[in-house]
Amino acid sequence: MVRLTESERRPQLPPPGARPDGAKDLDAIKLFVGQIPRHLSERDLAPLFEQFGRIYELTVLKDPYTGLHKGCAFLTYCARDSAIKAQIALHEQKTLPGMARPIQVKPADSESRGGDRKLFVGMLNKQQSEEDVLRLFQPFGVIDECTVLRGPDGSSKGCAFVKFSSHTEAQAAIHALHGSQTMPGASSSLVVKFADTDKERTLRRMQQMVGQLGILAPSLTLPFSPYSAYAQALMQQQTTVLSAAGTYLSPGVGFSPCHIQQIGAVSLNGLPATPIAPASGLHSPSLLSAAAVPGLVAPINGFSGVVPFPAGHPALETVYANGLIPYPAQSPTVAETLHPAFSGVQQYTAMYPAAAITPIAHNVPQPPPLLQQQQREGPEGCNLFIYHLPQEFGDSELTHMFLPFGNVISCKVFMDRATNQSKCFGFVSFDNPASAQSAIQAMNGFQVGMKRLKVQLKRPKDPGHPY
DNA sequence: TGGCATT
Repeated sequence: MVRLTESERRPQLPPPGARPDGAKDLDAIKLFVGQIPRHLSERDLAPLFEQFGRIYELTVLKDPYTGLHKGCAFLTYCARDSAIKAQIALHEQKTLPGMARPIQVKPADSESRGGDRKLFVGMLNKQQSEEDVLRLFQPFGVIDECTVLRGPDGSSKGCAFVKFSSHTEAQAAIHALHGSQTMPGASSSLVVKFADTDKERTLRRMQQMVGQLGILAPSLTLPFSPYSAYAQALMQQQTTVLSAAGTYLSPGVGFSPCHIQQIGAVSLNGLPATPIAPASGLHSPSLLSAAAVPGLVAPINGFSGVVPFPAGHPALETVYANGLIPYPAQSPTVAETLHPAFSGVQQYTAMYPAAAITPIAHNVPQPPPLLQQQQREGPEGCNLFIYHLPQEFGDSELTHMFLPFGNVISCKVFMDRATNQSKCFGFVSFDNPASAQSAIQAMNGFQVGMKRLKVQLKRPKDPGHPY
């Protein structure tokens, strides 16, 4: 048996939750061992490595089809420290019998980002070939491999892998090229970064699968959450309040679900919702950050399809210009007796038609956060282009603003990659043209701050070149 | 006036 040195001993007082004996360190290093004679099995190799610590796993690599020994192995010690010692003591330090080159003992490729030399290149022009990419990267070192990713039809996906002979060269290329230029026809500047590790790739695939299951479009999948039950009770209550106050909405439009949710927030925590200063308009950071909570989509759902504010409503236009409350017929006394924050709520919702639901998020348990929404194009006539968004608007705010019109399947504020600032336009996709049309009707010309939203159907990607 | 992609 191999005697353990001091450093391999377990700590005398392991921290709570420490690994049980025989398991490996959480930060254990998987080693690649090369230049092994092909007749040596795991059993034969173990003694050589055990002198540096207890082995957790040792696997000789074999060809999956022929089962032939490939002359190398993966080795994981229980202790990270053992791996480091083994590497120092053995790597290139001795040559096993019958081998022409010294043994290799180093972290496996899958282990460290630091050893990476393969780059992912995005935002390429789809016409750019491997040769073009090579030309771009050659100045930074020796390129071992260059592949443009292509779809089944052979067309470029606009991205590529470039493998340099060293990490340093790859790093230099990132430094010099990332964001350095925008290829003709590309929507954003060049992306140059280290390619995903196997683990990252697996994770991404899992996320994509989840996305395709429709879990990311909960606005129609959770129609009877506790939130909507609660909101429905409030709706009845609110109907009374609105009648008493005098509605400012045009007949037939109904009332905004936002108000109901708002008042729900008041009732839940016993505190008034925070009114915003008249001049602050859409630039209140607290509102914006609060609206970014992703779980908010669920409660709105029972109300989708309700038009919050008719475009061009004269009362509203007055409000947005001067910051006043938009319903001259209202009796503040009535509203504030029933709900102390009511007037503030009205103003808030006027500026944030859909995002106004936000405060409830702080008062009720949250559904689990949603994974990042994937960008999907809706059917013909369902995709909107929205211009003149406030600078502070992100995907979340845009989503909330358009949720009342239907099932939002995708929402994106376009960002400048270099500055990470919004370009003040974005896209919203619905799952049906009627929702898109009602959103245009209600939101085109909708005034936010000093600007009016431009809401129209997105231009078709390409009118088509038949020949 | 996107679709931002990972062999």
